[in-house]
Amino acid sequence: MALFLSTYVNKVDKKGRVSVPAKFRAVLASKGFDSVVLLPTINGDAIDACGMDVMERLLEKIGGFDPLSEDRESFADALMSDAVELPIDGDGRIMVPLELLENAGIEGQCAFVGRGDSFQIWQPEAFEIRKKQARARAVQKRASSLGGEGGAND
Amino acid sequence: MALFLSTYVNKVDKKGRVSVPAKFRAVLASKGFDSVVLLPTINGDAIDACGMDVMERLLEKIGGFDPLSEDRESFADALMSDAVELPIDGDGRIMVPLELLENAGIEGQCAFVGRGDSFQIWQPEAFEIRKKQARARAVQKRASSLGGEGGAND
DNA sequence: TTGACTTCCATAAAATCCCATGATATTCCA
DNA sequence: TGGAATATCATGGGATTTTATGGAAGTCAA
Repeated sequence: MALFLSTYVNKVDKKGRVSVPAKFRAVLASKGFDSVVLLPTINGDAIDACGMDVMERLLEKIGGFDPLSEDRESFADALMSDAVELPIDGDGRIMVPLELLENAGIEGQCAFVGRGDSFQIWQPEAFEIRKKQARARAVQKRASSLGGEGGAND
Repeated sequence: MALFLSTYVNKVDKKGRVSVPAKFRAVLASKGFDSVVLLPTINGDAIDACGMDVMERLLEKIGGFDPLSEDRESFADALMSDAVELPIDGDGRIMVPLELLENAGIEGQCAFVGRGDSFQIWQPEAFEIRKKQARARAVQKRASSLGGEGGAND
């Protein structure tokens, strides 16, 4: 399997550890990674997660080292400074930095949400709300490509 | 590839010593370095930091310019003459020259800010301000330059 | 010898590793 | 097919290691 699919809700323990769903670990491992990269979503609702390959692609897009480019500076600051690479421990867990958890309103439990190339980590109820909105929008737009959407989580 | 990611705030002690974050030391070590190169940022807000490899790439870039042009002169002056190579001691610390610290307004604490290929050292509050600006700019630009790619963002 | 820089050592906090457990899923065979 | 034997997984807790930081002792040059 090569895609992050489905949604899993796991516990955040007292030490701040969370199990990465085994299926997601398998996807990462298939790409040769034993770590995950996390960064806040653009609008701050949740946490984006991906393998280092995605970060490298982003950095390439930003451009090589060009110290005079203001755009490069902005991207570098906004993306790289908030991103963290977390090693996955022997039991399949990571330690999510407190700041990211607080930022996403996560406490006690979190939802791992597959998105294909990447996944996200949400406060479970916030994700449910967000999903309803997304579904409503999809229905409204009669998006034919998402016709059967949602089957993985019910 | 290992990248400098995330932001760490560490103390500058009375002797001027600062711990380089372990994650950053690991990146440097993976490239075979036991030292860091520091130089003032172009606009003087902070300190740029990287491994010797990045300096070599920069020198190549400069070398491509006409040796008589003013550009070459100013690049060489700005980048190479102010740069210092600092050894990382047995406890993972460096001694940042006073001039660089003062120039960046650093005292007591400093923020190590990952930028992928390189990192920067900031006075913590100055960086927070800068980051807000950078993020606003990145959001604004995102649609046109990074539109849709990577799947890492919401 | 004084001052500046390096090793070296001590410590508290934090991160990481290791093992145990219960729950769920999977395999295997009569 | 049923159901026991076996794996896998998420989770808890303790032991061990790493990290950041402070201070003392050793080096070297002016």
